[in-house]
Amino acid sequence: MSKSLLELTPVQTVACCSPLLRETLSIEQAETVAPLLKALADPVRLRLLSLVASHAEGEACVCDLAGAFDLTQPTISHHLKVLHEIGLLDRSKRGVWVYYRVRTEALADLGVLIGGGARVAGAGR
Amino acid sequence: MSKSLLELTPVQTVACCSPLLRETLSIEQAETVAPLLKALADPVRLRLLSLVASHAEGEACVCDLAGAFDLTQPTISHHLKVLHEIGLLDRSKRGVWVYYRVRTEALADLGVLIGGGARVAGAGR
DNA sequence: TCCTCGTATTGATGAACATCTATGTGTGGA
DNA sequence: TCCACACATAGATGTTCATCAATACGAGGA
Repeated sequence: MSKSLLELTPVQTVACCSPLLRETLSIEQAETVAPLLKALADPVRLRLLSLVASHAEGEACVCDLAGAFDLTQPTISHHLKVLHEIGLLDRSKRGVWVYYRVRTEALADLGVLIGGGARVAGAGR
Repeated sequence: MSKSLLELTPVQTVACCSPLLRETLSIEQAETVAPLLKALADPVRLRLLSLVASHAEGEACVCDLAGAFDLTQPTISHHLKVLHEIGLLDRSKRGVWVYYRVRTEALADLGVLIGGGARVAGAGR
C-alpha cells in the first residue's frame, strides 16, 4: 500500500535523486503527495509520530500520548485520526485501549520523494 | 544554512534511521520543521519546485512557471514567496526578470529527517 | 521623460483547519 | 445489570490560508 501510495518502487526512488526534483511532478502526483505532507505539517502531529515510534514496542495508546501535550483528549484523538486516515499510523484496538503504530514505509517513501537518496549512498543502518 | 535550518548535521541524520522516529522530537524541533512541511504541503508549490528544478540551468523565472498553472500571476508570485521565505528557493533578479532556484540541500535535509535512510537498509516489512 | 513589460504587494473573500465543550460508544469489572 | 473508563464523534468558534482583482514598483527602451 505504501508503494502504490506514492506510485514509486524502491528501485526508482533510489535510482537517482529526489523524484520531486528529478522530473516534473504531474498534477495528479502533486495532489497525491500534498495531503500526506499536509498531515505531517503540524507540530503536534510530528511529535505524535515521534512519540509513538519511540514508545515501547513501537506502539502507544492515546492515554500514553495525551499527557505529553497541553491539549484535550479529543484534540489528540483528532490528530491521530488524521495521521491514521492518511496512512501514516496503524490502529489496533485491544480491550479498552487503542494502540497506534507508525507506518514506517509510508514515511520512508515520503522522505525519499522529497529528499531523495542524496544522502543514502553509504548510509546503511 | 540548511544544516542550521533543521539543527542537524549530516552525520547525525545518517547515523541511524529517520530522526523523526529515532528519538522524540522536542517541541522546538517540531515547531521548526512543521512550517517547512507546511510550505511543501501544497500541490501548486510542489509542482513549482519540480518545475524550477527541471528547468534549464536549474532555474526559472516567474514567466516560465505561470503558464503551467491555471492561476493568476500574483498567486504564483505568492507561492514562490512562501517557498523563498522558508528557504526552499533562492531568488536572484537579473534585469526585469526574477529567477528562482531550488535549495537542494534544504530539501535533502527535510527528506532525511522524515524518511531517513530507512528504506535503504533493505526495505519493506 | 513616458511607456511597456515582468513581478510584487494589498485588500477582500470563501474555504479549510485546530481547538474546545459536550456527548456518544464500547469494553471490562463489580 | 450498571458503572467507570478509554476513546471517538459532533457541533461551534476563531484563525489561517489560497485565490483573485486592482494596483504598485522597477527596469529597459523610445
